[in-house]
Amino acid sequence: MNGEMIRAEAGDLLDWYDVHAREMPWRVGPSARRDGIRPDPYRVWLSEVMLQQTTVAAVRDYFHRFTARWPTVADLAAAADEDVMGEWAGLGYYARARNLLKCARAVVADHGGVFPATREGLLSLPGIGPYTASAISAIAYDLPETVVDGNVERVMARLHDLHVPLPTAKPELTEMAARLTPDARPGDYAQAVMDLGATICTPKSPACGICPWRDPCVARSNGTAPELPKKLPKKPKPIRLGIAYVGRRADGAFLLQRRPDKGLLGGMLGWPGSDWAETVPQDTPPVAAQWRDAGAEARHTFTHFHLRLAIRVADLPMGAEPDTGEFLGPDRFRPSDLPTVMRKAFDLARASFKDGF
DNA sequence: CACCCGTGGCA
DNA sequence: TTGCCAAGGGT
Repeated sequence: MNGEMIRAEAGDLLDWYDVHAREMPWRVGPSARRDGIRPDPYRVWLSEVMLQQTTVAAVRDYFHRFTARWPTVADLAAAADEDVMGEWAGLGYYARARNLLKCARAVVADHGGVFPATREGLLSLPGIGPYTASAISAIAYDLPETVVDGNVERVMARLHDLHVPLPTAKPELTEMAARLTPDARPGDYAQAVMDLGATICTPKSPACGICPWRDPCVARSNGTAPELPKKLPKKPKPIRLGIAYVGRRADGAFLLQRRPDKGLLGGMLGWPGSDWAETVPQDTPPVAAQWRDAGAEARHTFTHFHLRLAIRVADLPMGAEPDTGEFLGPDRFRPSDLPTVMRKAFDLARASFKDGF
């Protein structure tokens, strides 16, 4: 046990938050909250799922588009799968979008269209894990639950100068965070720790001089803050190779393929193509045609490998009968429906056509 | 429990 | 250019 008592107090952080809270589309700030305004649980849930491993800057536009198109959880539950996947395209981690729909439909079917107001109830829903269940509990329902995300882990590791590497240190950091969580204003507090981690207690060059917890912070006094939290080394990413076939029919329709729900880019639209492996891919087009190389490869890095994707393009006749995929006209396909790697392939293919497309 | 699962920004 | 990082969850 770390016998040292941390003197950090939630009140000091809340005082800081009252002045420095960031404004966000899904957030009810401390002032409005004091006036009794509570955030819509649907919007809290949607924002928290979008924010999983994703930056605020990347989420903003997606959140606006989703809430404009589907203002309530019932609207979202009634949406077509392909519409939700297309709207999520580019945000990454597509299992989140699949679980988002499952969750919305479960809330409507099993909970009368209202998100459960307990951590346990929330935890039972698809796509809601320990962090998100606590976040919705605290932010939407003002329950005194402890949120532990990357920000909180970093802040706690520094406050206590804990050098045990993640993920080993996770349970201890969770316990530290729980001890600090106040009974009053748990929603504001949860967001305050995350704002602190995002703006002051940043991964590199933290601004310790203006931190509301600079006095009790052990890592600050020891000069170790910038190197915490420690993390286990990561495995190198191998390079995989593949081929994608961008076929355009005479009427302007493209030959596309819906990917299976499980695995990489599950449920998303993509171009027919080879497997992606560390060996040279087999060149097997989805339909016989005059395929030509686009002259440039799409380079893309996924979570655990680098991909170099060769692009083949072809003009296809109206009578073409491909082995795989389906033709989608402009009415059923927008380039923005594609995950980023597929959009890169599309852009390269387009550039390779003299007449553009 | 180890592994799988995206993307864009930034030093 | 490369590596690191961001409000994690599912299996």
